[in-house]
Amino acid sequence: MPRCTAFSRPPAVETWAPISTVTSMRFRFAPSPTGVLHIGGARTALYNWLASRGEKGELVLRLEDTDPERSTEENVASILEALEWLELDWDIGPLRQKEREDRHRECVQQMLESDLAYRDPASAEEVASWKKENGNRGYRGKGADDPSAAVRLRVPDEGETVVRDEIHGDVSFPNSAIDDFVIARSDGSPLYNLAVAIDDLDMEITDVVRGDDHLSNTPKQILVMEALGTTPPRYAHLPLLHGPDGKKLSKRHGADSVQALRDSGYLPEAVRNYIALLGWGTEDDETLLTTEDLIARFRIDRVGKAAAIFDEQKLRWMNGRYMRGLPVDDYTARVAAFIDREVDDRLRDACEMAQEKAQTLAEVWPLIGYLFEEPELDEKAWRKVMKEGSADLLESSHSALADLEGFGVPEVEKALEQVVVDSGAKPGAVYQPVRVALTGGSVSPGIFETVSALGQEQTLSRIEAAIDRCRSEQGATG
RNA sequence: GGCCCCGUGGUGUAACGGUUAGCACGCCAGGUUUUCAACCUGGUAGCGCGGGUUCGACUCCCGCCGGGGCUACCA
Repeated sequence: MPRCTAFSRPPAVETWAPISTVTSMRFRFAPSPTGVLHIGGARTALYNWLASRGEKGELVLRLEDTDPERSTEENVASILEALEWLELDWDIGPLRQKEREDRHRECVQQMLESDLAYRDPASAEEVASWKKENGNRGYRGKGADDPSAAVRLRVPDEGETVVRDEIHGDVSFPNSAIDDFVIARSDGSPLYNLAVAIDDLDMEITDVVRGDDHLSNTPKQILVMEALGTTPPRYAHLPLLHGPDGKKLSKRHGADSVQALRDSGYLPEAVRNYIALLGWGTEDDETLLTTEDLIARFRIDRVGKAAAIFDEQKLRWMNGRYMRGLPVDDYTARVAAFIDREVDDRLRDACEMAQEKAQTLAEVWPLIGYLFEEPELDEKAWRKVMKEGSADLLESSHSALADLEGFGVPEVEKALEQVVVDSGAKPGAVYQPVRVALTGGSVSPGIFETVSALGQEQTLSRIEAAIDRCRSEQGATG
């Protein structure tokens, strides 16, 4: 059996570690730049990252860009940006598969010369009809002396190819059902199943961790490796991620890309924690796990087999937990970056006040914006809150607050509580109108904090404006 | 159609040949003499179906049903 002896030579990319230094496990994350990094891809990246850190191994980042039609530089940049935001790094790369085309062509040539592969001009239609006539068996071409024909690998008719999978166990595929698949196009350019096999071999990848959608491709890659006289790495095929409708995650599922998650105000550490739990869980059911915990506890062989549905509600909850656990300065810095504002004491105080309320960075500004600009009135909230006696209660609140010397939370609290006592109204009947008057909406931080933070002057003038509006509305309708 | 994978509450998961099938999100109901998306307490809800194996099956085997992937000179 002829071998592709060139495998023993160090790959021609300087960022690679010398093969002699490979002592432990080497993982790889190999996204195709044919689109942005979506949640499923992010999880695959995370699992590879966790495993490579946990096992004291290495991680290779490789861009599978052998499809010139669909691969773009924009996608490459987007994927890199997504990984950076997720704070996932790698040891080797980013490598580009396209740059290794010579190597791939060289292997094809060798396989051709040793008759492990052959040229076949058959079109897709011809292959289809062949299969139809042959009871759906794997396609076997006759081979032709046509230098411009695509190259197919010779797949044996007998036996089976077994994928040894860390998650699924052994999965076997009858060779007779596998087509003599194309490994190089008519123009000689290498195809995915060939390039992946050669690169995983050359880069001495010990563990291939990727999505379940590749499980059916794996025997083909193993066949390539066997044709080249080498043994395949270990595999682990992750169950796919589905959208809320149970279908494969796609664009229409909303927050599907990493950037969309970022722009929705989620924290990278929360996203990591959340997606780590999609398909994997600990023995003791811990839910909130720091990245250190994840690295220490993640086990690829404990990953489940069933597809999981991405549930944004749980991510929101988890994100809120992380938000509330942040030191105020850190919290403020993240909010500032998110809303594109400078950090200052005012913002810091506002953030501190809002911290226990917001679940995402995007929810912070709506809670504190009234401190920085005239709020926009939420008509619905106004109608819900402003009842018949509201104007009078607002006036009571106004005078109680106007009399105040200090305007700290304790003073405000005491004053407004007195209004409640004196009026005999329910607390909500007193506080909600004030809240709407000040913030425009019915949701804000605690009412005393909300009032105190705005300051006496602004508070009084906004309450006055609200009273005016109440009166005029009553006049108009009554 | 062919090959392959998967199937614990609405969602993510845990455990296990013998448990009242656990945890978390959600949801519902209270509580927080201030809204609420935060917080606290309680509650609701599950082993897809049918056969086996077994003293005993969610757990092992088979069939079915359901979902998914691959089946490109895409990755």
